[in-house]
Amino acid sequence: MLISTKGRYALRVLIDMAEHNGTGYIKLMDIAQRQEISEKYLESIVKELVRNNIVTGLRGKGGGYRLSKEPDDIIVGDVLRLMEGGLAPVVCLENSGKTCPRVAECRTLEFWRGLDDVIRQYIDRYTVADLMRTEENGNDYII
Amino acid sequence: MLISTKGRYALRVLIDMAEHNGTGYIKLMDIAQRQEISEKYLESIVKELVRNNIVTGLRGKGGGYRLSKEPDDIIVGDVLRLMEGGLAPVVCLENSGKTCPRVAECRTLEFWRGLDDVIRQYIDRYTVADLMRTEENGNDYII
DNA sequence: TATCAACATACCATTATAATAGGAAATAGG
DNA sequence: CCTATTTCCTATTATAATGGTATGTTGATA
Repeated sequence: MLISTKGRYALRVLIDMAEHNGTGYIKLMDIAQRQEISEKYLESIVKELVRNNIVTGLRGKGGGYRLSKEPDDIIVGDVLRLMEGGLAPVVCLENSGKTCPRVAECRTLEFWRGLDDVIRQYIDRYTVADLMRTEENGNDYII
Repeated sequence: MLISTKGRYALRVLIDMAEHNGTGYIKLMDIAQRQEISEKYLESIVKELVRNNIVTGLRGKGGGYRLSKEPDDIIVGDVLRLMEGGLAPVVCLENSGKTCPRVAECRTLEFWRGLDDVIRQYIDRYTVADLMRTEENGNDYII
């Protein structure tokens, strides 16, 4: 399993917010109930989204969260990289500043780079608005 | 980082075996030294490759390992799925027999399926023979 | 000013990762 | 047949990540 609950839940929260993107702020408790995810756990996820200005929070009565941008301006790849702390398929491609000592003789790096490209291209093609629309397709197959 | 050392090391071992695919069997100690990986750790990886008939072992003096098939018959995707225990991007796509209760209302499943496809298509396009050839390209860039 | 909800911090149980250690079994060369 | 060699097999372990839970503080507003 390549993507953890953090990335998956974050997307679900953003879609939920986009769908209830009406007047004011949305309480996290409401999202938690609709999505059937622990509110406390969602807090730690939303905190990350707030810090990166994908979502805006307002405390106090009538407070809650709302999207900081339009759904079609939120790129899925950005959200996933943020929540997962990068999505490089191998350590060698995490730009940690240090070069792998075996890079000259490495026979697999090229392959990993290609995989990284393929993943990046796919996840950066989708926005939160795109995910909302998948509903229409009626994806009620058995997994 | 999506792929662990098990998957990465397994590929390096297979490439190493393919490159030294001469007369007889190759000692794991030799591979370990060339690849600068602990021999004991490699054992646990190669054991998995033996069990799945990708590699054949022979014990005793003059023993070692060799590929069970030709390098271009070993698909990288098969090796990775084996070593990583599946490569589904999310739990929902691991065919564990049970259906997600939220499948009907899930807005992200379609997206994850697409990601799974893209990854699968890429890694199943490569064989160990392909990886050997990347040497010629001279991939001496800085990461 | 009471209430509500975000924000902050700390803690915790379980699992995965990346090994290491020690010995048993088999094979081939002498 | 014996012995060195090398795979094979079964633990054990340290560290980190995952997936939470608990408690309390701050700030907005009705």
